[in-house]
Amino acid sequence: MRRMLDGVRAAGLKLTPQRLAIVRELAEDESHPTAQELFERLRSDQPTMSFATVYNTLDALSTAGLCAALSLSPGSGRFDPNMAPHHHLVCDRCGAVRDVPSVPALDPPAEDAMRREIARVAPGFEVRSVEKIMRGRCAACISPKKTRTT
Amino acid sequence: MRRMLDGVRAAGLKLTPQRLAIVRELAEDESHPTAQELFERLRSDQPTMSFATVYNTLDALSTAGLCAALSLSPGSGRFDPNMAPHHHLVCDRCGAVRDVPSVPALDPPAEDAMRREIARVAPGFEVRSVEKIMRGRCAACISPKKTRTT
DNA sequence: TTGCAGATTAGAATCGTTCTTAGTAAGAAA
DNA sequence: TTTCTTACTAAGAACGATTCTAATCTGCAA
Repeated sequence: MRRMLDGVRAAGLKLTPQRLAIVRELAEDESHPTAQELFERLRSDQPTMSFATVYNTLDALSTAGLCAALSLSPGSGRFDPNMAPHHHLVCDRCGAVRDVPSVPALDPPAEDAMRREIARVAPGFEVRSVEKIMRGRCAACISPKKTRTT
Repeated sequence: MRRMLDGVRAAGLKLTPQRLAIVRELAEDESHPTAQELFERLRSDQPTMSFATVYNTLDALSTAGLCAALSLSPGSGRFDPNMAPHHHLVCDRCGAVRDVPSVPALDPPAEDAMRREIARVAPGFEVRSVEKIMRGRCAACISPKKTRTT
């Protein structure tokens, strides 16, 4: 909350009542709300708040590095025929996706620590699949002179 | 391709020309196509193919475990105020999301191996963030008797 | 060969997100 | 404190992706 408001100022963004309300709603929320959910919750206090404002503000916050925008919904977007264990390299600029074969990642003590963490924050959760997404910039987007698009 | 077709039969799904075309298009494709992209590519060969069929088939394939449906698009869906390094636990049934503080995961040799893999499959790629999503079932969805919904 | 459960088609409907435009107000400067 | 500039907001239309619907068709088991 404090951190986020300070960040809003630091990013040169105006601190409007709408933004204050959105920050207040989001900052301590651990449920990973959607824009829709935030909008519904805010509507009682801010009956004139518009949808676009919620999206604009969330976009501004995540651009400023004050919150993260996640796409966690299963079963949407892209399809991958590779069923061998692997991770994904996603270029934030051009959207290209590459598979990376997974290497045995966790040493046994670290694996135990992770299991304990999971048991602590979500007792009884049964993990069925693990997906790792590494975002960044692909070579073509870092130095566009040498390469063509696509 | 072969694996996927065998899988279609094994799952008790009918092998229609449309499905054959979709499998043919997807099976060797490493570009993680969207349903739209597949549809456009297929349209020349199968001018009567409908969108719904592409979606239905991809859904059937991923339900049968023959391909994976990924949501890799950045900046959509859910928002997370937690900017400390952490992973996500997503329940496939109720959609609940929980943060898991990340433990130091990779031992140095494994980390090196991962770096080498990345350099091999995507030379020059600059990783800026890593996101780990563990999907499965939360305790409430495994034994619904003891808990209420939400 | 036939029967039928399951698949397909076309297009309407729905959902989440973004855009547009006119009006508003935060906050810097005087 | 007042003014001014510029960024922000409201409202709803537009958009793109996905799902639904209802009618028709077909793969394949018997």
